[in-house]
Amino acid sequence: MSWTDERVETLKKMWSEGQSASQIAKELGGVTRNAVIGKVHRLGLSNRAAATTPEKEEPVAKAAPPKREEASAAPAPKPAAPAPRPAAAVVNPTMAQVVNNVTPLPLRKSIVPAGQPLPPQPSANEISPEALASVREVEKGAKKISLMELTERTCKWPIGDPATEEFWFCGLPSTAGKPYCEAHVGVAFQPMSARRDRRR
DNA sequence: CCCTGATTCGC
DNA sequence: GCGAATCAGG
Repeated sequence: MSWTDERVETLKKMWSEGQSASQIAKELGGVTRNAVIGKVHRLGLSNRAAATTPEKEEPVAKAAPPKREEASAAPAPKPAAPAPRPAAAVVNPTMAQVVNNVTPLPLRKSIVPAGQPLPPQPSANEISPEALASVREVEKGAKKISLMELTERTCKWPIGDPATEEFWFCGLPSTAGKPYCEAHVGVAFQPMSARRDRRR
């Protein structure tokens, strides 16, 4: 494989979108993440624009070596919830399921007429504000991966409405053995007691 | 161990 | 220019 204009285009696009080198390599195919990183450097586009997080701009001209941030950083809410069960089967629970019970319920798929998208997230008012907040935050930085891209170690939390185009999976690194990333594990696995107390 | 990007250096 | 090997780190 060689770096055709088209492939370079894809590389630039994905890199600026904050995609990781390995993801880009996967997308392109025929190259390793090393190749991607190497190319990125050769192209001189090392510093990612940080499109959504211009929090701290360093006006530094030189001196300090630019210290890049690891793209992934789940806030880890830690709602003090010992995972009740690692959930052997990898089933994507709906938010409703999550709210109702920790253990997977029979998946009840509501048939949604495509067209008018429903609110991206069903009512999640019974989840702790902290957890919910961090979830929202994480989802903003979600990798937005497709079903095909799910691996054993990517968060399988569904985001959006499956009946529309607005649907993808979180895709952030999942916690060891669990199907979700830190933040999503936080809302997915809650102790019964915690939920009961919050019930309105 | 999983992952991330950075750098080196033979090709 | 390319990218595997390696390094440094979360």
